[in-house]
Amino acid sequence: MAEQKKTKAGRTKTSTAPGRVRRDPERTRARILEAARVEFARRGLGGARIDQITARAGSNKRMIYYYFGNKEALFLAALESAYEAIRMAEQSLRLTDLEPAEGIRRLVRFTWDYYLAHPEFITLLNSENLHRARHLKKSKEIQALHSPLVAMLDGLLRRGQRAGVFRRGVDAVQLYISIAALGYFYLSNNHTLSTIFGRDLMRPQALKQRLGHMTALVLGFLSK
Amino acid sequence: MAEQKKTKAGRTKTSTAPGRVRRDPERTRARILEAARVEFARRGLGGARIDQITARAGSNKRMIYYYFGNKEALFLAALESAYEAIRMAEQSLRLTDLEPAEGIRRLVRFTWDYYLAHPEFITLLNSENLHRARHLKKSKEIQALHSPLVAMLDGLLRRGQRAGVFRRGVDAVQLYISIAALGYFYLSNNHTLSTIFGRDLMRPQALKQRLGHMTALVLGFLSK
DNA sequence: CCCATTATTAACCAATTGGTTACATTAGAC
DNA sequence: GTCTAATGTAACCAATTGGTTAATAATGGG
Repeated sequence: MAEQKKTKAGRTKTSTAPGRVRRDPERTRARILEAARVEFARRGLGGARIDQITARAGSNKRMIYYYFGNKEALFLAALESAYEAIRMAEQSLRLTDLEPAEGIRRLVRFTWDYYLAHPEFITLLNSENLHRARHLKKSKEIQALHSPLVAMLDGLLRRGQRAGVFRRGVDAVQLYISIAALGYFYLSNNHTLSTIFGRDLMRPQALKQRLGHMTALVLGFLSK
Repeated sequence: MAEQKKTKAGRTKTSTAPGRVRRDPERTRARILEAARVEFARRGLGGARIDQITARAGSNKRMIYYYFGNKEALFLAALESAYEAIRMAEQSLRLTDLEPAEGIRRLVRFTWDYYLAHPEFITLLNSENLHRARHLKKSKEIQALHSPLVAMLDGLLRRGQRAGVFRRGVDAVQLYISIAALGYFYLSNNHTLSTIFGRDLMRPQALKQRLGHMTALVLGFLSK
């Protein structure tokens, strides 16, 4: 990946002559990143266009190469920022004070709600998996991408087992993947599934039923 | 979509002068379709290249437009052929003679095995969902794309309920989506998940554990 | 055997694309 | 106030791309 030039830390803004853009490297970079996230999520890495990103960011194409190096580095930055967003949201989840079954409900609900509110995260992830995670593998912040949900889930499972309300021998990572799978697949594939089943999987009633089913499935499995 | 020219039905092959390609429209079309399926699965619709498909098919670019019209029509044809393949495989599944729990195991196993053996189906579907199924919506054979597994599953659920070994009130479509989700998501996202968890989700042992977990989850939910 | 149609080959085209170059302006350090 | 570095603008470029045109050879019906 091309070396990225860095801005001076903590630069303050000052006046700018009329009719000229005030310089704001952090804002320029953030706008490019946001525009990139939208475009890559909408059209995938192969279909996304640098000029489209530029237009949406209200910037100049040169700035993309100045801040990010190339298209694929931009894609990785967009992906990392999407991961940071979900990890930040996960940090706010509090499950330790809940009884185990309620904690599971809350975790299933949180995961579902997040994917519902962030369809761009789903398509970005699909894009990255199409490319066999070759960008993510180069990321310098993989450690930061770990989900705190696995540890939370592990805690819930242990407390449930001790209380005698959950079955034993459940692997938290496996269950975490399953909880993600149930919501992710439904939303990710909703277009083809809706077309084939001839009904809109995104109708409010259908979404409500889906959440109920997912919760019942997971809790039904866990409960002794 | 551009109107597609059609070959005459049932044309027989005859001799061809040396140094010249014998005509074989069905074989040409089939090779292009297979090459398209590989290329679209590997690089997505936006990243796939017509010249790459041509080279892989051992044909001529003109032939792609002759048989399919344009790139997106070719993509739809590739997608339909992938659907036909899985539907054909599903037809061979026989569950009516099995007791309900064994039938569920068989169905979970079949779905998982199919996705394992056909990763191209997963990435093709992801591609089509990225484009909001706009190609599939134009397909003239959507009815044929319906899965027989839903009806099979419904039959299993009913027999299990009557025998008193399955819980009541389970929607076959919801459960079918969940069974697909558990395997599909794991395989579709295995690249990013492996990178983040720092372990290979595709190791034989991991795959075996995954199948065991999925079966336990579904049966654990169904069993009274 | 002739001829019209079909299937195929080879070359071509305009538009698009990711990325680069050259330059101008802003901004802060000294 | 000067000078250098950083940020930003505008124009440009070679390569690639999906799709088209023109022509040729194969094929089967009459």
